[in-house]
Amino acid sequence: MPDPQSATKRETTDDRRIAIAAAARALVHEKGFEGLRTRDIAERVGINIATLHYHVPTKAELISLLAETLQADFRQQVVKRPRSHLSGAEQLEAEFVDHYELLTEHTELLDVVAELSQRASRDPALAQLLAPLRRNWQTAIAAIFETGRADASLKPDLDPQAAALVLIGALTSFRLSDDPSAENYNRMCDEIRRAFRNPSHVSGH
Amino acid sequence: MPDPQSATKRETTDDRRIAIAAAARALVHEKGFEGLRTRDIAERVGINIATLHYHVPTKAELISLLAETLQADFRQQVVKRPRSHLSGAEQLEAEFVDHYELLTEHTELLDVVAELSQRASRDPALAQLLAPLRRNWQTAIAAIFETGRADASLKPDLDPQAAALVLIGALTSFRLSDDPSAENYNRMCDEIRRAFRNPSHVSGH
Amino acid sequence: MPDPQSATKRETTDDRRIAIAAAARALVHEKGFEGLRTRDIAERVGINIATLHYHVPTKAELISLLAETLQADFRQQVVKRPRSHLSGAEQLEAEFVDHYELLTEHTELLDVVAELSQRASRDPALAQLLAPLRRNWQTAIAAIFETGRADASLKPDLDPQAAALVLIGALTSFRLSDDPSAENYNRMCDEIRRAFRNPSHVSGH
Amino acid sequence: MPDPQSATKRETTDDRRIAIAAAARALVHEKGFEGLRTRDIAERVGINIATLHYHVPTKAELISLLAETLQADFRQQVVKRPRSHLSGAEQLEAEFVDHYELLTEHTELLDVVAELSQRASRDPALAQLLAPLRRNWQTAIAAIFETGRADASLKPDLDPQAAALVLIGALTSFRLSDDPSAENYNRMCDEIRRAFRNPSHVSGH
DNA sequence: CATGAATGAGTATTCATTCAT
DNA sequence: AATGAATGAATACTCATTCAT
Repeated sequence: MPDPQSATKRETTDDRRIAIAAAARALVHEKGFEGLRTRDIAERVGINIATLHYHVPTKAELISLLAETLQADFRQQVVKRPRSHLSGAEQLEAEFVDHYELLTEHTELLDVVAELSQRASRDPALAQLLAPLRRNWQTAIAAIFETGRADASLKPDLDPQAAALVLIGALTSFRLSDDPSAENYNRMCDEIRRAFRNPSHVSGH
Repeated sequence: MPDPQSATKRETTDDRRIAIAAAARALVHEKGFEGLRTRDIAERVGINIATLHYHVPTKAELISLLAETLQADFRQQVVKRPRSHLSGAEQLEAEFVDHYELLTEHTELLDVVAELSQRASRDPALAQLLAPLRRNWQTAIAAIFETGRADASLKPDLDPQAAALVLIGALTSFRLSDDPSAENYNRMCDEIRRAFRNPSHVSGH
Repeated sequence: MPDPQSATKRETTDDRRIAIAAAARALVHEKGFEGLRTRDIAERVGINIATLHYHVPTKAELISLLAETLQADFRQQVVKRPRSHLSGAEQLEAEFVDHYELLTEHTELLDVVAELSQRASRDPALAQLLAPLRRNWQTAIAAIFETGRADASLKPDLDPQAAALVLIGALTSFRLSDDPSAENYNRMCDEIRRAFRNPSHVSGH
Repeated sequence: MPDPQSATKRETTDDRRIAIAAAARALVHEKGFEGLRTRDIAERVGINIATLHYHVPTKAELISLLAETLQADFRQQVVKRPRSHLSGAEQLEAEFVDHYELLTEHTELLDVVAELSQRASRDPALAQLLAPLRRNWQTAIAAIFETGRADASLKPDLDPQAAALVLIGALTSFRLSDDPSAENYNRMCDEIRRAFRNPSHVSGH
């Protein structure tokens, strides 16, 4: 059994890589992609720069690592609760709640995704790493609309893919809006409800 | 009244600043904010770096200049056609067309705005420069929804400010979507029409 | 008498050192002295860098080891055939052949010797290690000229030490010449023959 | 007229490049190619590293510059005195004297050429830069032998190209020999005289 | 013997900015 | 206004060497 004192030193590579990715993410959030410095990451992890490069050889690989851990964290966030038993409208509500949580408690995550997405338009490798993330979300949201259309809780004439584009656009852009207050978030959600809910549907509640 | 001599000179200086801003914008589009180098800007304008610094003393000021010219260009784009005589639904259509033009013919503009917006969350000075740009757009779109509600071409129960958030979100996020094709743009616009148009309204056309 | 257990181990260690020296030599040949990296050596031998340092503690010692194995290989090359029964002229011929073999089949050896010799002028320790190598060769060649003078197969008025300097210079510099082709090598050997052979001597063949 | 005080600062690029090349040459001589550091060069020239890179952007270009200035210095050394009126044997004597001067008073030059030549075998670009240097010397020496053969001051049966190879080899290798004393140099020259002079020629002196 | 992890000192190169002319 | 030259501070990355296991 390793004593906890020495745990600071001689970490396993996997642990180190996780710590490095976390530090990198925090720094991107704080200073943006342009302000990301390997030295700062090393300092935050508490290791020498050479040690950083031992675990993650190049900055490009660091960015890939960052994108990968982001993926993992998002999956963890999104798939945590099974919702197949809920109606489309109910799942839409859950989405509002989940995204609000992301917005308020995981600002870093959203911010870094935005940062990487922006960069992805100029970096094909990054684009490829980020693609599944967006695609998964888009697919999941489209599935909600599909379900809602089938169970009549949402409007029968909606186009799931298109509706997903609108919803995701509204949700992701909200944080950059003029006044991203809780009140405005709720007003926006109301508007989305009016836009997609089936007016002739009677809720079971 | 300034003498014509100095007026010419002043204009030359302004021209330089405009050229510098344009070059900076093009470079931000090409290489991102992180890849923006004063030397590259000077080279593109065809002047010495020292000369660049004569006209725009610091990089921070350069970014401000960039944001300002952006503002000007957007205004030019948005306010060019008076639309007060159109119905809300028609103005919404015009917005779809205008944004598609921006999307396909002024990619640079949208991209640089996105880049600056992202950075604005960490740079209050930039945020302040960028704020009117978003606010103007938000206000203009909200006005459209207001008009549509009044003339019954759009749904009577919509919240103009919230609807504007949704629309702007959908439009600005579209370029980062999985497949930003014209077809998908049209499907998204259709969905937005279904979401906001007044179903009981009979178009005058 | 050492017990066979430790003898095996000792041999293994020596084997490692030999393998390390060989890898180092190959790398000096490929990338020059300036490109010699301990990590590359370790990789080529198939061991960890820490293991390399266990066997050869410092880079300086590695270079010494390299110089020593070079010595051994040269001896093997030069002393392999006894030639005491040959005339001086015949031994000179044998030298031409031997050096050509070195030139074509042991390029690495010659190249690394050159590399080390160059460095020796700045590193007295290395100079001392390399000195016997040159001296041995110089002595051996001088002996040939001495023999040739005695048996009248070579010119009677030559100065063995000086002639050895000329011969060794010509042979070692040839590889850096403009066109080190076989034809030029033969032309050079012809010239050396004309320079040192005794014109009034009648060959026994 | 610029005051000598300020002459330290704001040098013209050409002057700086010359100073940089000279410093680089001295450092290669002192520490070898492997020990050549841009920072050391800058320090010796008395400029900032960034300034060094302003004048000579990369280390590769620095090496090219080094090779070029070497060329220039050699030309200056070799072609300084016209010798067309001398006999081949006399020109050979002049060569002995010239090379001895190089050997004793321009050690740096010879050493750096050796260093670069060694490196040239792995760096084609450098090889190409160095080629004319060797070729010019080879051609000049061959011409001497040609002249000597024609004026009967040297042996009639010598092959100028081959003899040049031998001579150049002997001269260049001498500095690496066991005991590069003046006495040994003279003995070597004597041997070369015996090898190439025409024994039946009666000197005009 | 062997190795994964760690590091101090360094290595070429870059960048915004300044200054003398 | 314009520019060639200069620079402090940095920036990603490297290398021989050490150490705990």
